[in-house]
Amino acid sequence: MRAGLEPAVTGATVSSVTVFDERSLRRHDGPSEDFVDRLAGRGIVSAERRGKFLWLPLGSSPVPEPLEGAREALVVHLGMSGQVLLRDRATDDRLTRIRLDIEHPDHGALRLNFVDQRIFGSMAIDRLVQTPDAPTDSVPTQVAHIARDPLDPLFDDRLFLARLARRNSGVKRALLDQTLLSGVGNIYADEALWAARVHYDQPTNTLSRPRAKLLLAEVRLVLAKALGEGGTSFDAQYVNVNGASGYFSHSLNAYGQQGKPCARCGRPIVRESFMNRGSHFCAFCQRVR
DNA sequence: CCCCTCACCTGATCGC
DNA sequence: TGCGATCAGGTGAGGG
Repeated sequence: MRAGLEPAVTGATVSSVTVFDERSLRRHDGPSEDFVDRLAGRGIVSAERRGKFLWLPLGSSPVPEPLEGAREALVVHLGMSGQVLLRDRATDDRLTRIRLDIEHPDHGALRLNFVDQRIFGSMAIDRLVQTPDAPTDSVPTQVAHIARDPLDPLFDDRLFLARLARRNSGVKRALLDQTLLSGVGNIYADEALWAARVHYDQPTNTLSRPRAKLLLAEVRLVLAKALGEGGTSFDAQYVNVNGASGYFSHSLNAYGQQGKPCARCGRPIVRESFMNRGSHFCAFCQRVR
């Protein structure tokens, strides 16, 4: 999404903003009028991401005197069912909760439709702040507690492994903890655990260092492959900014594969409920040890 | 401080 | 065709 938006929004100006459902502003501190006022007329500087958060740093404001050095950004989180669709000005999408019409110097009049069925996602205007692990760049305040993702050149392997070893919980719970590492959700957690042959409920403090390192390496491989294939699309809901599906669902070895033979040993993949969600794994290859 | 449960929501789909 | 049950890829507040 970030890569798809970047060329279309960088250098563009927000012409108008329409909020169709205020619940999609759950992360915005203020009413929808405030959101609209602070966004309309602003320039978009770039498209940034950390973990599952995307934000578009905003340029000069038409609204009364922007505070000295207090830069802001439009923050986007897709939640479980969000989409950002890049359209022309004539195109509407069903379930659009927020609409941004923008003007780009090269690409002309464009439209960003924020579509979200379950409304777990949201948009917000947030202040950009420096954080300890972002010495040079800044992040929105609501992203400050989110760790870097393992593909980030500044991801700290040693810190991650140390924190993992200190934890007292199941390893999948740790993988899903965005303050430990970001970007891993239910699908990629199951895939990385399968690849590393680790059971989802293996206590983190019993993972040997080599296995922890192997798991981190597998997380990286899964994320890199999924990114390369445009993400994981099971249906029309999971699409990029142009409405196209990703292909990683064809590469899944565990997630959603219950009943099918394990690609390694041929025994059936099973599904168990864990943390109010499905965990998919090979009961033979992935045992608590 | 760490860990865990639960609330937050809608719409698509499936079985009857 | 209609209806109810079920399911879904995340996050963070708050209790223990």
